[in-house]
Amino acid sequence: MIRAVARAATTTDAFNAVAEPRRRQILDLLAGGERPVNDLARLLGLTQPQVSKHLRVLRAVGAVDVRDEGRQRLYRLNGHALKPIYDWVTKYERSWSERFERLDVVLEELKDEERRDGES
Amino acid sequence: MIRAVARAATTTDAFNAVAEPRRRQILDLLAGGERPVNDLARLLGLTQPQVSKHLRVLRAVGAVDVRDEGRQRLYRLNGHALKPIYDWVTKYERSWSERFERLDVVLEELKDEERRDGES
DNA sequence: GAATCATATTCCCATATAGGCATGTGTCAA
DNA sequence: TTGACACATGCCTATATGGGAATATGATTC
Repeated sequence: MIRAVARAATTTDAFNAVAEPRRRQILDLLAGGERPVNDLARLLGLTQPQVSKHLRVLRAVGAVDVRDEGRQRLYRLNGHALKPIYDWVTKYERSWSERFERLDVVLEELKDEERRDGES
Repeated sequence: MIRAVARAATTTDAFNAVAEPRRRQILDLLAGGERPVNDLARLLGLTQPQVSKHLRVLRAVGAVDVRDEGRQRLYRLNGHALKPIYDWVTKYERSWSERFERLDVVLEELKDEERRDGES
């Protein structure tokens, strides 16, 4: 029985998983190809358990896949898990895109004209 | 003096702020124009304090601006705060974009050819 | 000034971390 | 079999929630 839902678990979805900067860094590294855990730990200056825990979260939301290679476990990026984030944030692209900003200027001018027409 | 850093505060950056679904919904509503708090509460089926708290977080990361209008406080979207998310996630677009997927197929074929050449 | 409306803040609680550290598990080599 | 190596997991602690409820603040109207 769930009693209280403080903050959603990091494993709830991609949004919560990548809120942690270290996990974004891990994904950025894996974008260059699959890597074993110790590689990631060394490159990021983290302890091995830290990396393993972060990878567990990333696995839970499907952002990485694993493959056994001898004693090593090679982690590989699975970018599909990030698509919901892309889809959501893309709606706001007009807020900073120059292309859209110019359109906004035009719309503002039209609005001003309407306002003047209404006053007359 | 900071003793332990469990999970980063929701007000740390946009990534942490929008990890909460309710806050994304609020931004989605504000994308349609500025709105008072009670409006948002009614549309989302939340209590007024809940909405005020979420808005406080969104304000902290610069995702919304406020304007006083009599007794009401009109909140307005500021999409610029979401640009870091867009910039980060866009790097992974090739993971699901058909356009890039076709490119991947070509690259795979080239890799296979190299492999066969190496064996001969 | 009093009552009312709109919003913000505070208090309390249960929860899920992230870090540090120790330890368990599985694989390879001698 | 025994080490040694690579990785995963468990335990402990302090922290920052998010929800609910009550209350404080601020502006408007009577």
